[in-house]
Amino acid sequence: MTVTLKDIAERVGKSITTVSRALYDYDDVSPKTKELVHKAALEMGYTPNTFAQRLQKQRTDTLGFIIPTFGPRFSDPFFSEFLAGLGNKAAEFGYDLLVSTRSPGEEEMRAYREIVRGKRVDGFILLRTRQQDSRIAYLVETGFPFVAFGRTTDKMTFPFVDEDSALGMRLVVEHLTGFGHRRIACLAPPQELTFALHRLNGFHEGMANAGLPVDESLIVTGDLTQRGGYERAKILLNQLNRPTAIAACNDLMAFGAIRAAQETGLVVGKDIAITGFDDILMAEHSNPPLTTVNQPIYKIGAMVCEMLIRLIRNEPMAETQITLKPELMVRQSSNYQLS
Amino acid sequence: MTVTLKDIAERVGKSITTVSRALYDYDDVSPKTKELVHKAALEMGYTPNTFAQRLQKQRTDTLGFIIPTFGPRFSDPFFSEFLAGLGNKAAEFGYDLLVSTRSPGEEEMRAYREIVRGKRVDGFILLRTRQQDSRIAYLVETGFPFVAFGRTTDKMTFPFVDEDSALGMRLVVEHLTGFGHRRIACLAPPQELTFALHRLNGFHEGMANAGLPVDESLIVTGDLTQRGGYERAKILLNQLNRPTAIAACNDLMAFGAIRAAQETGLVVGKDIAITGFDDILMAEHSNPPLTTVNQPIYKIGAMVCEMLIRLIRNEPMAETQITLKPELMVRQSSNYQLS
DNA sequence: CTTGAAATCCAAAACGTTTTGGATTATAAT
DNA sequence: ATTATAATCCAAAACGTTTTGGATTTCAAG
Repeated sequence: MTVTLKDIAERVGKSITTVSRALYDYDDVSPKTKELVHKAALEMGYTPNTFAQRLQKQRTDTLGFIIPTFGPRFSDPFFSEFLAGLGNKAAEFGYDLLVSTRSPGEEEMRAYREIVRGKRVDGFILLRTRQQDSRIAYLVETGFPFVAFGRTTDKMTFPFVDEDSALGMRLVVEHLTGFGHRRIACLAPPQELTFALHRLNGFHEGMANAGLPVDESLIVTGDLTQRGGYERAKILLNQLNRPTAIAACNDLMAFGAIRAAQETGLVVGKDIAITGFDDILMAEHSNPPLTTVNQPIYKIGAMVCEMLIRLIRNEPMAETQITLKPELMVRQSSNYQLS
Repeated sequence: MTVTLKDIAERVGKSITTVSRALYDYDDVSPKTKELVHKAALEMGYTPNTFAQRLQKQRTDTLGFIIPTFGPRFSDPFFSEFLAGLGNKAAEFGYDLLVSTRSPGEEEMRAYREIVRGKRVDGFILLRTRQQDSRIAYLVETGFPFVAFGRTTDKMTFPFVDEDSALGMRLVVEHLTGFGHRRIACLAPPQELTFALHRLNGFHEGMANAGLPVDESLIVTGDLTQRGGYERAKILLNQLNRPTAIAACNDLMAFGAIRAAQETGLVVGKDIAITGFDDILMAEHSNPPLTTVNQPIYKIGAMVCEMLIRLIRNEPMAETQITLKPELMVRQSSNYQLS
């Protein structure tokens, strides 16, 4: 049976109040009593009932994280790296993580509303922000604490961390055009995602900077999965006038594209250049190793988490809107001069 | 401000009791009242306070999942696939998931004890079981509900799902020896893990079945990471009498080994055979695609979760100790005749 | 009418904490 | 010996829910 404050109180012959205050080292209980209580608590193996505490304290010490997925599986290593950063930082501060997955739409919104209204968490972490993001609209409106990884395109103001995706794609295109590529395809993310816009803009800017035209037929939208990348790349590669390079907007699609190219009999990093975006752990170990834009996903998870906790605790924050400068990781999948 | 039962009660002019019972469709409240209450609840946006419910009901509707990691990051896709299966099944049954990471040892045990004693969860999911597993010993002793993915080697009895790892490795070795390999190296998992034993046993059995001797110097222990596999493989490949095949005991180490081989100038799937174990999503898309032993990780996560929920709810279970038959996935990393 | 049963309602207790607002006791100052 | 002060303690309320064990009302049957 579980040990409660009452049990301890009976054992040491003091009131529940005193026991509670002794455990938290209030200075209106005598040193003797404190010691007595602490010893009893230890011996009896007391651990406070979290739910009673939360009910009374009116906070949950829990952070909410709803992963937006299509289909049931979130197999994207991007999510798990982010989750790891989040989880470890949360644990460090003594917060729990309430994790679930929901595909974008009404069902997702209902989850948010229920969690907010039932006071299930102290704040939310948001991911994969949309250009018009109803989650954000709702949370801003209700004044509920949250921090996002990513921005929106409307004029909503809220705390976020984001990477300068446009710059990232410009770097990619610069790198490719520098090696002589002119026909560069782009595997774009679903349009509603904010970073789709930024990365596509970056792509266009890069091409413009190099004085190159953009062939719109080489811009195709994928679903950010490996399979999606594979399928889109197949189509691109079966064209008569195929591109000499494919810039995928995330690593997973790039992996799919690599496989598609290899199946077509092309040597990636020699016959065709393929690049990614994210620099997930796998990118360095793929074959060939993938040229990509680094996002410190794990670290961003931790950052976002710490920002949220500060926000919840009303602690001062240096910056509430952080944009990181990306770094291009040149690896073998693209590191050759186009002949 | 949050809406409580009291608010609804005042609005409709009934008692809190009645409102509560109306919402849960008890038959001692009149249809008229029920409708009134439901309408009010909807209009006012009522969502029950979970913590109050849990305190009162004395259950948490939460499942605990502590991921055993060395170092802070759990980057193994194995974990995230499992977590996905777990999470989705849990959500389906209306359970929350309390996820955290802890490296094996005293700190991990403390986490278990605190969670058990504080009644934070209704049950646990365990992963990466050890031959002598103190987590399991503790939970069995306290009679706390849990289900494990994996077994122990002592005589403890508890519900689990596991795959016949020995069979899996036998299949691998059979496959390799069938193609003429005689010098086969093995990248083994850390010894304390139960599946290390099973997989190594399987390896030895497979070799014995083929009438081949085992060169103990070809059996090296890795830490299940890509980097670990890479480093161990490097050592193996730098030997003068290098192995013609490497059977890694998980996919991540196999990926590391593939890279090591490629850096050494070997073509994997032609100059050397490399196999893995787990069949994570990436295995199919690596270059070359990886021959490996399939474990339906996502499905196992879901199975384990459902078993735990049944256990918690005292519902009957067909089987409480399930061992799955593995399937060998032959792909290009090993699919050639040794000349 | 009266009675008994059925239908509808509700006050109070309980879950385990923390906090409020004193009450009591010991100690020091007069 | 009295008073003021400090040190220690604690009863009760509160957090929001569910459940227990009646209480009240309604209505048909006698």
